[in-house]
Amino acid sequence: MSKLALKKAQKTCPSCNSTNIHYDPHTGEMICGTCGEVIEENIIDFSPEWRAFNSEQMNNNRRVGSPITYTRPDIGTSTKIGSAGDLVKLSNKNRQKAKRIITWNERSNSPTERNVKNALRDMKRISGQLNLKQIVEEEAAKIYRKAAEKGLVRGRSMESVVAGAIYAACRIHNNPRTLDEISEKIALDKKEIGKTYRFICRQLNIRILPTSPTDYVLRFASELKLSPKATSKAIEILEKAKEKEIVSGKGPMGIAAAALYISALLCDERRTQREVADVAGVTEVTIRNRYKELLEKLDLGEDIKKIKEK
DNA sequence: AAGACGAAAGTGGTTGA
DNA sequence: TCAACAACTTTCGTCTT
Repeated sequence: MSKLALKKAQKTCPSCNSTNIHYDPHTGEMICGTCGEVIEENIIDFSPEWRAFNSEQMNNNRRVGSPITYTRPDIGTSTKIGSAGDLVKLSNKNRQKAKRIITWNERSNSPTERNVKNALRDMKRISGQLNLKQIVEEEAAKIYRKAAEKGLVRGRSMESVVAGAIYAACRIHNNPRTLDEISEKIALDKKEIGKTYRFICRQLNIRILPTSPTDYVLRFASELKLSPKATSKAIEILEKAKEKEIVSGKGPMGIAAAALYISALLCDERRTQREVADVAGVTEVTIRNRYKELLEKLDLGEDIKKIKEK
């Protein structure tokens, strides 16, 4: 979002009334600089890259073509030979010739290109439904293209590869969506997506760092409508947990969920395990296990007791 | 009656021989 | 390729609020 647009919006934080609001173009989130509350997420950036106020400026500025984009099957660089509508102007003989040329031009696209073309159309739809940022979508498209070129799509459904690419792209940009969220939008099994995701990562040598629980906390906290105080408490808990090395090897979402559950308790904003489990996409049991661990390792047991006695 | 807790059995993935 | 293994889920019974 441009500075101008942000100034126009002039939002105030609903929790602390601060106007100190930042836009993070990387994650597409609007964050309160004072208390850390995520005010809006998945913001779409409408601002143009360049602007013109009259025709002269427009001409002056017209020194570039459309941006290169991986979301177009040809990266947005190929030429097109006229459409059927243009053919009316031609004589009968030339029209037939032109038709043949068009046909051949389209056939010259390799099978891979055709596959990518179809896939990107699907991808566009899904990433729209998931409210993905443009950079993430680009990344996903890039991954798919690579996968297609390596022939990894063969033997797999196109959708699953699309979903896998999207999931990977989200992780790369530290904007993780859960597998559940993706499998909900695309009618595919969660496991299937995970499988293809791992497969393409291995084949393409994409190295993705394990997600950190803190990546999820902000989003989950917002969904649970927790106060900023509780949210930052949860992050604090996670920091401590990291120091004590109880984070590694465990599912990050489970830990994030447990930290949120604890912080909600401590801040007198009790949420049931069920509620937390639902937004985090884990079960209550997992929360209980992580919860127990966190209490033991971080000496929070007494704090919790005190709260419960009240 | 709802929520929290824990035990036991099952699932899918990773790892190491 | 197979068995062992860790993490997580499902299910169910019991206790607490």
